[in-house]
Amino acid sequence: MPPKTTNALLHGTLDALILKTLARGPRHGYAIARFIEDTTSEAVLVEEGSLYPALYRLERRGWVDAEWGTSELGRRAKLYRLTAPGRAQLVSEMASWRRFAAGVSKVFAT
Amino acid sequence: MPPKTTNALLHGTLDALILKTLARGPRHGYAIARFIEDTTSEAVLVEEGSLYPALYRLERRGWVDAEWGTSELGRRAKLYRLTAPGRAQLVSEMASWRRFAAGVSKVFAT
DNA sequence: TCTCCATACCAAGACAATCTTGGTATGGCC
DNA sequence: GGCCATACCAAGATTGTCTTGGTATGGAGA
Repeated sequence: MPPKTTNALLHGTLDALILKTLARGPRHGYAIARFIEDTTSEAVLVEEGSLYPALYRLERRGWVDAEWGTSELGRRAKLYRLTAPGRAQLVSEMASWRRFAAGVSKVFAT
Repeated sequence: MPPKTTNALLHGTLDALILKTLARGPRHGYAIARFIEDTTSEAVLVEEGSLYPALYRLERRGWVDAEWGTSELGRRAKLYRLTAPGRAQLVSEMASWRRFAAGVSKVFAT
């Protein structure tokens, strides 16, 4: 496992990463973090202290909703589901990110 | 000009953008901001309240050094220059960013 | 049985970096 | 004379992540 380095880059992209993960179907918080870290080969680390506040934020804004259920392993878990406004927000945030990332690439390419 | 929207995405990338801009040669703060906004077609906006604190930070860490001079237009301006440690830092930060951005792209592609 | 680890969640405060607001000053253009 | 772009700066607000520490359960292995 690579060393855990503080990741300032995550700022502003975590919400979109979570929403995109939920676009594949409902998931509980812990599984969302695992999915993001797995699919990025640990290039994006999701600390629990960032994850849960982000989930509350998304719920408060109506982009996801949550209900208690059980995980695949039979444990108590809070399942998050993407809402329609959440899907719209995801589209918007992905567009912003791509635009921003393209800009950064342009500067880096000079 | 597109509307100025708060850009949380900038977090953690501004330093690298500045260092990369200075890798082309010494420049004063205002010109650095202009260069980044121009080359990104305003996709990356550099507010002065972010720019100058970032420059002080970079100087404090020894990644750039500064001296007073005059701008192309003959005005008083503080010229920033990339140092050797700054160049190493730039290489490192660009690598981190690319790794992170590749991860985000993977999640967005699912 | 006892211990350990992975799973699953949460709270509170620390921290870092950007943004907002407002200010100084100069030179060129109309 | 007035306005705008140029060029810099300070201070506090804001936002979001991280650190630390805590609760609880179930399965695996000694």
